[in-house]
Amino acid sequence: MCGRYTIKKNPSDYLRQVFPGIQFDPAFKFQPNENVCPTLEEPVVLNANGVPFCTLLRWGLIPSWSREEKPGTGIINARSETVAEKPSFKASFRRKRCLVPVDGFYEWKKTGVGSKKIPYRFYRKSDPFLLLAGIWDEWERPMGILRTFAILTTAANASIADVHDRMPVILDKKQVDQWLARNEDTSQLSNFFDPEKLPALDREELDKVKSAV
DNA sequence: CCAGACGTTGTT
DNA sequence: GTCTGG
DNA sequence: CCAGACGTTGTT
DNA sequence: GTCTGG
Repeated sequence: MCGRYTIKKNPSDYLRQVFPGIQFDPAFKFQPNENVCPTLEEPVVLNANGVPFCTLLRWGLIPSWSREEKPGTGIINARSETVAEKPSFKASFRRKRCLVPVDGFYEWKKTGVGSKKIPYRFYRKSDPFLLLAGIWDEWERPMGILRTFAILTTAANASIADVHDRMPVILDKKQVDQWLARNEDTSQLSNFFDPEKLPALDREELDKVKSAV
């Protein structure tokens, strides 16, 4: 799965290469973080009137129809296998897809010794960032609109399966335009979710994940 | 038809 | 063990 | 997702 | 909003 990640480097230049014409939210401020956790506001790229748009959204999806009170942390992951059908995700999957730039994500391997878990950081040496597939939504509060996102997951591929059985969906640069397209015909998108077509990842084993900034 | 739930993970 | 906050 | 807290009474 | 159970 994907419940923690890193964004140590500013993704702006990378995003400008991948998305010529990308616009940045004037409110966008990059905060490096080696331990991004749910509820933080983090950079995503979404489609704003046909233009790739980088802005900050809160991690933990709160669907637009959520009732008042206690949406809590929201939903941090959505299974790619069922995202097109689940009532909670269907509308966002059709109309509000996004990309989450990260430079690593964490998975914890259970050791069987007590409840000890060893953290691993996965990343790709050949590319400074990974672009994760996400969906977002907006929830109208009394005090303004809260925009949130969730990261899609799929089965682990061979490069991480010994650590954990799920991983985030990582999109190739050739796929990201189609992912962001304002196209409600999502029938082709499930081709992006095949774990064995996702990149092989490099890893580092850690003693501890540095606490959130 | 309306009312009520709507998720993932991991763990049991 | 289980919940909450980040 | 993990890390950290988790409670009451009475007395100072 | 949209699906499921009754």
